[in-house]
Amino acid sequence: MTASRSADPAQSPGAASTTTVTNSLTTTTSSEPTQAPARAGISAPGQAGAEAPVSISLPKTSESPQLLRIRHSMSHVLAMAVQKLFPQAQVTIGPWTESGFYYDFDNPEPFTEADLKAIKKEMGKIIGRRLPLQRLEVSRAEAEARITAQNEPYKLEILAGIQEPISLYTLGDDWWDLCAGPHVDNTSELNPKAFELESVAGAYWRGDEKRAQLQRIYGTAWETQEQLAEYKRRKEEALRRDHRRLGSDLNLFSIEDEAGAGLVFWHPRGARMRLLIEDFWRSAHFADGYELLYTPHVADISLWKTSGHLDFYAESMFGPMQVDERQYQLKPMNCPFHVLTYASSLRSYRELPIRWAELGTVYRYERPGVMHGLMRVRGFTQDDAHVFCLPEQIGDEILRILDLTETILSTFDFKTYEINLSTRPEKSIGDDAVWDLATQGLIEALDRKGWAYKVDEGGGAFYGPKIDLKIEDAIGRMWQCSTIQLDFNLPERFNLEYVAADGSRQRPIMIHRAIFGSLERFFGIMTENYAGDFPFWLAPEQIRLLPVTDEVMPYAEQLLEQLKAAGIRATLDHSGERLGKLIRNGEQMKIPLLGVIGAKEAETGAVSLRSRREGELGSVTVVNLLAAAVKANVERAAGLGLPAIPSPGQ
RNA sequence: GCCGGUGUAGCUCAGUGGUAGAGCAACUGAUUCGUAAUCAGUAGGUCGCAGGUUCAAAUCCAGUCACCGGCUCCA
Repeated sequence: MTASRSADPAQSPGAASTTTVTNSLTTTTSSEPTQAPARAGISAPGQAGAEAPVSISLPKTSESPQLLRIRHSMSHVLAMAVQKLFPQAQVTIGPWTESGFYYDFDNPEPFTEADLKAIKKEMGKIIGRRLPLQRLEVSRAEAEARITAQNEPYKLEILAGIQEPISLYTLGDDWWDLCAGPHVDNTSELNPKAFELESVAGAYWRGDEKRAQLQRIYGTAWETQEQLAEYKRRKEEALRRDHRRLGSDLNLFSIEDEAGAGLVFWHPRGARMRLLIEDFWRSAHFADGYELLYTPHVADISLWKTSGHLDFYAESMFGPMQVDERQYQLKPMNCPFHVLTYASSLRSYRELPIRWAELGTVYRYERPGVMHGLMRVRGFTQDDAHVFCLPEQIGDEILRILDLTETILSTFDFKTYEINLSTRPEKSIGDDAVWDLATQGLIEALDRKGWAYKVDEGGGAFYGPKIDLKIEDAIGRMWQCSTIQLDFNLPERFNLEYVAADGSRQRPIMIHRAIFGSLERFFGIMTENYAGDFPFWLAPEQIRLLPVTDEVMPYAEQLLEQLKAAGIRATLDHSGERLGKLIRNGEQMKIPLLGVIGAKEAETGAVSLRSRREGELGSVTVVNLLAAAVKANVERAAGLGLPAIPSPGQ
């Protein structure tokens, strides 16, 4: 796709009072509820899962008026505490976020994690004083006078930007802050055991990196101690799911210091998974009328002049390299290559639509300090495709893409989507008629698909409107992966044409689209979604055979060969440890199936199966195991689908 | 790029100026064992990198690289 500079609203914190959060836009696919795979909280059988699964509700700030008051008030308590302990600290803004609050200060010395402890203690004292919070409506002049008296330049700047009525809140007699509210009436309504200061971070005044760098303190606050505990538990859960952690624990990938930041090394286990994903992706694309391309990683820099990338995307590109007499550029995008391929011969309207896809590896310059595991890297592979079509084909083509997107994403158990349609921005190229036609095509396709969507007026790229799609993961986080963009720019710049029915030369419509976005990033999101408990079809090691004694080794070896011959990714544990240890090791690697082989199994031609997803499956004949495993692979199933044996306790 | 933090064995971490440590993993041996850790032994580190201070640096100082939490930016 071409450069898109639009901000991702999902990543900006919920700004106080102005943010509206819409949940009604979430679209769950209408596909019949097939075997709903267990997702969250898959715990290994036998694991001490003693904690009672009492569900404690943790509403977002925007969903709970009371939490909103608590967090709003808490940020003022924080500011008051900071100014007591650090008299030089100047206050700025302190909004709530969906899970807590923060406050930005300008302080000569940065706060340390140790300072947080003292600040928290001071906050506890303030809460204990049962101070009333009182709203005071004042004139602009009075607000200005009060702020000036306290020497708070940032507050003055805020005041200049707000509309009447101007309100401030007093916190007891000795502290007040400019604020729209709402707040609790008294600090006694704040639970001193249900808040926590979480971290300090740098943040720019007004989010502008050219302005002062402030010290931001993040905190969270709840109604009850139990909610706080649950919040912390969920934070730990997110940590357990961290793809960087799982990537190294499960030996999937690494990022090597020596090679440089943001460059991914896929280890055999991760590479195997990636290959499975790619194979699935390719077959889905062939089935949907795509052809595949391979294009170079570098090209003469003039290509990037023609495409315009050197003008508007240069800061995200690796520098050029000199080879012989020519300058070459590592590609940050695949589109110009697909465009060149299109232009390599004269096209007839009869050929359209042309659908070309490529798993194209691109390199983009990312500033130091922004890299993050697989989520933000400098080299990544896009599942890129370009559709060249006639204007009247737009609606059908977009609908096709939406269908394919659903097919692919739902295979990884992403079935809830949030969709954004972005329309023409102020600064843009192209005729009104073309924009209207294209935007109508997108709307028509979304309506035919029956997907709800939100319109971001003027949020499109300068070269065309677009649809962005976010997926929801198992713990409720939204991730943007898929994007569908129309492009009126590149066909123009490269003078793309087709011969129309009347013999005239016409400009084709170009659609960019990616479903995973980046394979690396999607792999990270998927890993966190499954918490490393990959479905059977995707697991790098599907079954590990565990021999109880050496005597059964020959039988185990023979079974291993049978499984491998059937295309099952099977291994045999030769470590000679006791069974308990073998199981522990297998469970820690999150292998879907462990096959215990003892004398009994060897005699009867069976294997005792232990499944992470399906529980204890008991003794299964080799014939049945092979059939079920092969079927599961063909169907890309999460498990074998064999009946579990009820455990004696139930 | 900016603010703060961190970098010691494959992993998790201890070690605040005076001979580099533990657990797990690895390796060797014994054990042949039935559903989440058998026992014993061995080996493994220029303390991220390159400088400086010091009789002496993992430890103190400035630099640099990477990572972590954020900001900014983004797939």
